[in-house]
Amino acid sequence: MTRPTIHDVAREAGVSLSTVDRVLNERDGVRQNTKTRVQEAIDKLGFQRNLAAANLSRKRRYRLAFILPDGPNAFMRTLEEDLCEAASAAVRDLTSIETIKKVPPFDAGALADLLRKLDPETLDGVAIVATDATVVRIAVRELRARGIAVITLVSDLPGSERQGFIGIDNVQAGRTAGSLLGRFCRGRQGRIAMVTGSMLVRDHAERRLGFEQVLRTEFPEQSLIAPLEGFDDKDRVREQLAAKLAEDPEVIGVYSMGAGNRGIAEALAELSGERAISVVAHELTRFSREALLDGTFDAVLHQNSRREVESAIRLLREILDGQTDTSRPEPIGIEIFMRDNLP
Amino acid sequence: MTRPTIHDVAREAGVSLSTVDRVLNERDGVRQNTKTRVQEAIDKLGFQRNLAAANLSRKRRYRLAFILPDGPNAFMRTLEEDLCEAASAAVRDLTSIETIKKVPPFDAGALADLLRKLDPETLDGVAIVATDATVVRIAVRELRARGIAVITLVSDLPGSERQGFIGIDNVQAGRTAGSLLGRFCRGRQGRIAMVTGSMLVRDHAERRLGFEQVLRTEFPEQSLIAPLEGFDDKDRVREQLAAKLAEDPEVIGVYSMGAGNRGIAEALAELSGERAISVVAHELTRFSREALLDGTFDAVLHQNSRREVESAIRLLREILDGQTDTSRPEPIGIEIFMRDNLP
DNA sequence: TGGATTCTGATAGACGTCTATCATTTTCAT
DNA sequence: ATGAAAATGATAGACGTCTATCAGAATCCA
Repeated sequence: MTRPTIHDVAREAGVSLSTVDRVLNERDGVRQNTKTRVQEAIDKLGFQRNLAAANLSRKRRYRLAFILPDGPNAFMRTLEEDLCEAASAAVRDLTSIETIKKVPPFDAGALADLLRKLDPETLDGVAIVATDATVVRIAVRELRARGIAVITLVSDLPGSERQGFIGIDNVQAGRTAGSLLGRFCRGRQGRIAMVTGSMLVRDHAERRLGFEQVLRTEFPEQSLIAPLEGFDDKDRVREQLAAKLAEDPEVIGVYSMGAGNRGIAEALAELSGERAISVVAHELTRFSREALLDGTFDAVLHQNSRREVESAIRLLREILDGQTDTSRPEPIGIEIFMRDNLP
Repeated sequence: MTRPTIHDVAREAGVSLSTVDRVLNERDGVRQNTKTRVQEAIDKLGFQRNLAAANLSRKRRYRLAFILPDGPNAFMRTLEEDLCEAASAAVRDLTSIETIKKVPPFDAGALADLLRKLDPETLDGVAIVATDATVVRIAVRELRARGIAVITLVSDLPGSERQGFIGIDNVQAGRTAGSLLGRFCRGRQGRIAMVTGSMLVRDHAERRLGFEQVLRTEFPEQSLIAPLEGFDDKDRVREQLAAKLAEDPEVIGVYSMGAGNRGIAEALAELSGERAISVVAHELTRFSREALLDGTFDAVLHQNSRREVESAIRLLREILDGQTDTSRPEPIGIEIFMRDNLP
């Protein structure tokens, strides 16, 4: 009933410990024939290497770095906090986590420069919030060549050599927002406003796409207004939305797909009480939470940054352990929050 | 930069390895004075015991058992599958998991009997889907006295000596359902039907409570029909709901708080196309998923059984490791699924 | 002050795996 | 068949902690 060790494998295969070890750790100098025998013994016994013992022996450390954009973006700052917390918990798993946030948002060149400076002597793996550009793809390839594991976080870099992505599907998020807002506005007919950070940002563009898909096909009675670009700045968001609402009395719904939720809430608060506007926004922050509680917002779509951080750490460790294994991690889902299921 | 070991602690405190060990493992025969010195050294160095090494040395195994109700309940069977999967993944963490499902649902006596038979020689910790009764509370106390760790899963046992609970807040779930369905039905006025398994089940009673709270206060224009009891049986659910819908043309919304989603879907499918009924149900299963996809259901509230299983395992291990530590695990949230954020 | 009692130290071996080194055996080309 | 090269075996020590045992020191009580 006791679990098999490399000794058992050696005996079963009729070889020495050294040979088993060479096979397990993919060192060369073992004939194919022998390899196969060892592998068969492993399968037969159901041997699973005791990772704890292995790590202990080889003094393994997991030295990870997370690269986040700098700046006031509330979501990124929350993610940073979660990261910090996860870092202190990770200590007991021999994992050290460094947070690097020297990169201005959306500055592909700066990101690529930073990546080029990472040193495999002091770092085993890195998670980056990617900016979608070719320089970054090349920098990722170089990192991999130097032996550093790379995954993307929140914002993916498709077509690069990153070994994984942790984040949500933004088209899906937009579709979900559409389903919700469409239903919330049913029975009334009018116009729906969208507020984005900037259409240059890939995430927002994807959300808009999904949102429009659903509204056009399932709720054709509503008409869409061209998106307001608030550049994630609460004051600009407030001004633009307030102006739009004043000018157009038929707006019955608002979809806010970027940051600047405070501006949305303020613009709506200025309205007279009898005008009922349904609102769906993104990311649960202090402000959007408040807006849900006082009824200004109806629903908030959220990506759980804490879970993203944990998944990213786990994924990096698994890559570094060389686990090819099947148990795909649970994907990060799009969470819907309303007043009564707030965490 | 290398992390401190018990050797460093011993040197720092000016005592021997043995003494440090005695302090760390709370063996007696150490004067208070010495204990304090060691503790200070630990704090000063920021020593954290290498759990992997410790477990290796003491041949620690985590032998866990999960006790689930027997029977066809789809949610429980999913939970069982998740458990099975988690069990095979847990092997590499020296954790063995046994699933016990010999207990008829809602049979407190049978559950208590089973608990009494658990042997601390072969078991370190147990997670139970509790039935709320005094016999069970007493059995839990006895288990604890025998040195077995106990937590509750999905269904709690407040006031017992269980060391933790993993599950959702059902009043909150009901309130969330109310917020959603109220909004979905806005602009129309009519009646809302509730379908429960049985009002004798605590979970359902709590959900109903939360649901009615929200509808009464926030959507007073809708009136509520007394709940239909379908006993989680799809045929009874279908019949009852179909009858109600035929009899009352003003039903515009349905809240299904128990199992038997297939029956709900079938009853609605029989209706003529022009009658628009909004539906919110519980637990994502094959059937509720289908119903979301074809538009029969608008939203499904869900508790993530996979996450519950993982949290339960983690919690049990932490209890067994004697971690007093602060990092409260992320609570299991109430997830909202609509067609477009299905996993 | 003595002896009993309680603390503390020293040491050795274990847990399962890794790494390194050196010795031995097998294989291969010539 | 010979020597070189490749494959395999044997062994020892390490990783950080635990457990057990015995010896030695400090403390206590009478």
